[in-house]
Amino acid sequence: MVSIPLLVAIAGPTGSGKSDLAIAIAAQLDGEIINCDSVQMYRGFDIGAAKVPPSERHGIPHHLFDILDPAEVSTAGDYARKARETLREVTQRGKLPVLAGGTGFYLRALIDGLFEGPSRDEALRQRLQAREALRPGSLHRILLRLDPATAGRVHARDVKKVIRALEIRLLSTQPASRMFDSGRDRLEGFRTLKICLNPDREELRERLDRRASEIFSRGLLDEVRNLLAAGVTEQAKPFESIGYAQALRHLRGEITLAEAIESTRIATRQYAKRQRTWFRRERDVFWIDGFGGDPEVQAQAITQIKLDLNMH
RNA sequence: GGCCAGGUAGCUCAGUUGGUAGAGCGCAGCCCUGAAAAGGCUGGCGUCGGCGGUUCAACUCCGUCCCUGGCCA
Repeated sequence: MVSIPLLVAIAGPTGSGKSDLAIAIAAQLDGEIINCDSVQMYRGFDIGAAKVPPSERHGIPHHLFDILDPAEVSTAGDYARKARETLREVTQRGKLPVLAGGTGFYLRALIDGLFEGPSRDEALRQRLQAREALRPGSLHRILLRLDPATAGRVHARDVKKVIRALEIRLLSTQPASRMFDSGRDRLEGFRTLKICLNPDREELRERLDRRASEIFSRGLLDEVRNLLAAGVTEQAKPFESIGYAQALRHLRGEITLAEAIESTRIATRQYAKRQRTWFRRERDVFWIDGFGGDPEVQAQAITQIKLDLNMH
């Protein structure tokens, strides 16, 4: 009997040690790491994205890092397709795929899938955006007419979600609500073990505060200057992310360095909080209290994975 | 020591002619089906610096004390 390959996914808030845990697991169980972090996919965004430098990867293959040009915009669907392809390659090599990253939406898109629907349409979005700018709330009123069910679920001020709902309705001539009901394209051919780290709240906060100042002292500003000098525009998607947005504002002279660091701390904390809210809802999760760098935690995770491997 | 300006939610501050108070941020909880490190929703009784007084009623008026900042000695 052929066993179904296992996919291990490491989740948890930023700074909880997902990368450390993933490396420990891959090292012991002959695995390869697949990134599941939206910012770490971008080339050149290293310090602020808290990427593990190649020298600390213990020779373990790392996939889906540095695969996007800063000017590119990638979607959850794009990610899921690439990750699934990588997954199969890793498995065919006889290695254990270990997914690591804090982008919960990407993880869901990969495992649970998205509905089969139209992808992002830049031109349409710009037109809708312009209309909303002229008359705030107008998009939601249109959605109310075209797709009342979805309009009821999306707040009028959540323009990004309203635009997406309209995009689906306009491009597919079907309301999003109906598309949602038609089901998701789930990941097939794999068993999954989701491990989520649950670090102590106070301890995590302290570490995140420290990390925020460290990324600046380790050269975040130089990294940003180099990116700009290399032709990356300030509008590039990854510049919206935590640390980079603040560094940019400081370089523009809008805020002091101290303000940039403080703002980065706050944004990081809020991000970690949203991640916890997201993962709390995730189903079939094996929770581990603590940080991924802790040998105790690593032992627990590895025991659990072995248990799963032996059962199948 | 004198003069001036302040002491109101964790922080920064609003508070009409006296009727026991609000915004922003933080923080907490939450949502999420192709921009997700994004975007959005919900949550504010706090000795209105202390003590006296006037008044039916004072954060709002009067007195006094304490604290902070500035200016003058």
